[in-house]
Amino acid sequence: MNRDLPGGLDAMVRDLLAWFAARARPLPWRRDYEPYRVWLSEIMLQQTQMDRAVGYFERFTARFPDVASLAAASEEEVLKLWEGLGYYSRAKNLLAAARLVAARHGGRVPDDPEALRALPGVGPYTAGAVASIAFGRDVPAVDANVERVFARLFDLDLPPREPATAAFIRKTAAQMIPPGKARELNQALMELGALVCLPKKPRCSECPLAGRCEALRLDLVFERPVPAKAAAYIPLEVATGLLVRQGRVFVQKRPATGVWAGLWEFPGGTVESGETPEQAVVREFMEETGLRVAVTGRLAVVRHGYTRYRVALHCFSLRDADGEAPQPALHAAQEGRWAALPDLDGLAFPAGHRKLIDRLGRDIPFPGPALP
DNA sequence: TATCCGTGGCC
DNA sequence: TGGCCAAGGAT
Repeated sequence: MNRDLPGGLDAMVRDLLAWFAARARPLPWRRDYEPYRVWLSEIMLQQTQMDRAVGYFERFTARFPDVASLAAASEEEVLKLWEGLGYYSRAKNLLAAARLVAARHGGRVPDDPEALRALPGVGPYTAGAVASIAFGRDVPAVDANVERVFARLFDLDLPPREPATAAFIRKTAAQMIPPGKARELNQALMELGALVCLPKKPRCSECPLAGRCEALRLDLVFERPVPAKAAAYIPLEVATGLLVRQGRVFVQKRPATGVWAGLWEFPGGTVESGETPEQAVVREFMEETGLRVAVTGRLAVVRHGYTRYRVALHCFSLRDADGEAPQPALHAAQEGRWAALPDLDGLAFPAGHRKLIDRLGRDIPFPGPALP
C-alpha cells in the first residue's frame, strides 16, 4: 500500500473540488442544503441507489416539509410514504428521531456530530454526512464510495473495513478537508465514487484524479478495494426424497414461521455426522411423516446456496417400506398433499427443491410408474 | 463481530 | 436467470 500522496493532498483536493463544481448532479437537497432535507436524504440513501431515492424524497418532503410536520405524523403515514423503499426500520427511526429533535432540540436538526449520532438511525457515516453537508462542519463522512475511491487512489492492499485501513481512510479523509469546505469535499468524494470510480466499471479515462491514482498506475484498479474476507460458507449435506404413490409425489407445506415459511417441500433434512444421505432421508421421513420408506434410486445431487450455506441436496426416489401405507403425519408441516408432476409448478418451493423439480422429466426420470 | 434488514438493477 | 450488489445502522 502506498500512503504517500503523489503530488500531495492539496493538488488532489483542488482537482477534485473543481470536478465536483462542474459535475455535481442537481439533487433536490443540494438547492439550499436545508438540514432537515439533507438529513432525510442521507437516511433514504442508506443502502439505496440515488435514482430510486429521489422520487421518494420529493413525495416525502411534499407531505412533510420540515421536522415539525414529520414529528406530528403517524407512523402509518410515514411508512406509507416509505412503501417500496425497503429497510423500513429507517422510516420508524426517522420518525422517532424527528420527535426527539422536536422535543429536545427545539425542532432544529443538531449540527454536532455527537448529538446527531445520538438520534436513532444515525450512525457514524450519517452523523458525519449531515454535520458536514448541512452545516459545513469539518468532519469526514466515509461511506462505501469513499472507501473504494481511497482503496484505489492509495492502492490499499487490505480490506477497507480492516481497523488499520479504516483508520487510515478516516484520518486521510479528515486531513483532506480544506477548512470550511467539508460540504464540498465529502460530497465530491462520494460523487466521484458514484459516477466515475464505479465498482465494476470504473471510468478512469474520465477521472480527475487518474494521474494521481496508485491503483491505476499499477493496473490494479480491478483488484481494489480488496474484498473483506468472505463470510465462511458452511457446507451442508441435505437429503430429500420423492415418495410416489400412484404417480403422485408427497409434498408438505412448511410451518408459517422460520426459514422458508409457508413454502412447499419434499420431506428431508440435514445429513448428520456418521450418517449416509440414504440413511438421513429414511430417518427424516420417519421423523417428519411417521412413514417407513426405502430408497429405490439416486436421482441427483443438486447444489445451491442460501444465506451463508452451500448446500448439496441429495435427492432420492422412495417407496413405502411396509405393505400397509398410512397417510403421512404432519410433524414438521402445516399441510400435506399428493401432487402430480404438473401440480408442482403451481406450488412455491425453496430454490434447491425447485431446481430438482425443474430437472424432473428432463434429465431426471420421474420415479415410479407413469402418471395416470 | 456477525447477522439481519428490502428492493430493483445488473450480467 | 439467479446470484450479487448498492450513499449503513442496530443488535
